[in-house]
Amino acid sequence: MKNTEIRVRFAPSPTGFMHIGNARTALYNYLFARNVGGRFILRVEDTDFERSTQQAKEVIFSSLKFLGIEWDEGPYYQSERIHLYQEFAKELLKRGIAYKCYCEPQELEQRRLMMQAAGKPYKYERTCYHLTPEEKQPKENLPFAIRFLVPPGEVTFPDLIRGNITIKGEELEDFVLLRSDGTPTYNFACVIDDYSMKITQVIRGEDHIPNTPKQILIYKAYQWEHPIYAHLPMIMGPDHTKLSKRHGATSVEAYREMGYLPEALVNALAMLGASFEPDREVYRLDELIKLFPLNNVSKKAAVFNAEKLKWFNREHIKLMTTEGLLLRLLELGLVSGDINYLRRVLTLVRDRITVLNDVYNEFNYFFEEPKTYDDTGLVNWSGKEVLENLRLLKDKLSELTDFLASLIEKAVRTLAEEKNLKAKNLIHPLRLALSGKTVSPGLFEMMELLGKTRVVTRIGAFIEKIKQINDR
RNA sequence: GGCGCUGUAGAACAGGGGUUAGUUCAGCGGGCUCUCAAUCCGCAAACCGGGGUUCGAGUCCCCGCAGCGCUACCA
Repeated sequence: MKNTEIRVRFAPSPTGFMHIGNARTALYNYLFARNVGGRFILRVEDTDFERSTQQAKEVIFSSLKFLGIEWDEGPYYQSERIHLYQEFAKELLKRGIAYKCYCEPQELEQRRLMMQAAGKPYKYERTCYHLTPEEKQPKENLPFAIRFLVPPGEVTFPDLIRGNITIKGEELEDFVLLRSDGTPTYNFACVIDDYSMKITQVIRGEDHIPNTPKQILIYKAYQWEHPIYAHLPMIMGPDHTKLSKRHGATSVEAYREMGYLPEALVNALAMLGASFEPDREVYRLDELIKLFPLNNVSKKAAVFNAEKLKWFNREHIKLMTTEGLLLRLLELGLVSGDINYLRRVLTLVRDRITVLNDVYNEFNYFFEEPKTYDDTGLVNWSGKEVLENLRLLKDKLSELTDFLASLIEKAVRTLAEEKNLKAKNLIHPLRLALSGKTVSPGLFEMMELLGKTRVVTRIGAFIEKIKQINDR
């Protein structure tokens, strides 16, 4: 049944970065297509030559690939289809459903501004539609835009997410189809493309609701059937305004660079504005596809929560095997060195990272000598008795032949008993000496992993540091 | 201003006429423990307002209010 094939598209305009709102739209289209066994088409809406850049196109592709959203067709470029729109526009012109407009955009803008200042709604007055042949004559050689003659009456369409939406025809002005430079406007190109690409469901942002009646009118003018619409709620910043750069990281690219897993980003975006099942939020992509509920998408604009994204990332890290995690880190160039050593570092560290970059950023002491020591740590653990204890510890540890966590622990605790100290009073300064920090994975496991040589060296270095402090 | 969309804890989602209004993140407190994570236990926290309909309304209807979106020869 070829003619009932479900086809959806993601149609971004390449004017900047891949905003996570756009990513969510792409994801929902993709999930829907895969869920119903349809096709997912990528179309680049680059008719605004001033703002479209090649770099922005690349970012869209790489962001989609990063997220694991694969398109079945395209990318199609509207910039390569200009002639098509022109032909279709001519047809409407011929049939009197559209007309040539010679008005200066700047002039119209002025009139609009004036009406606005007067607090009155502005609609294009159809000046050029009412032009008599005599008036038209002298303008014949002027550049013109093609305007759509909006018919009276109201437009109602069913929205899969919101139910019926109705807008009165009187609210619509005669909008431009083709600019005077021959390029199509968004609404026109969108219809021609969705029609010629046989799009069956248009899943897009809520900000397109006001465009929908205009587009439906164009479909009607050609006597085409329009696709089914589903308008997704917006994604907002914490202050409930449209998510933008002001709110910090808003692009897929930015989250990738911070070390977020695509699995987590996809999961978080999917949960933002929909419920797949009650009481469950962590899903793999294949599960998202299987359960995707277009009918259960929320109508309400959702605030993007960066904290929850962190949680999703931790959850997806937990889902990975240590081996898988290691592979990922290696691919990204976030760690390097002996595989066995890295593997052991990861087992200690994997429950303590939020983002992939943390492995190196937060646990660099597994890879290099600590250069500085935590300030409050130094305040607490730089006294004379600490110095003395560390010296003893250093000697004692140097004598260990098998440098194993259990034996190290025994040695440390025995010394504590001998000196009538709580083990803490040895453990904390040791941690500071070895990591430069007051927090770390379990001390003894960490020591075993670092190995005797490094442990002894670092204790030595720390002893020198304390001496300096005490001599001052 | 006009038109449209939307309103359940700080945030995201359940609940769709009868529930002690549920889950997750964040917050707070506690257990475990060498610290931090992880984990476990607990606390606090919501139906935008007002009218209806009904024995009974987050839930259905109406009216407000608020937030957001659109209002281009941008997409």
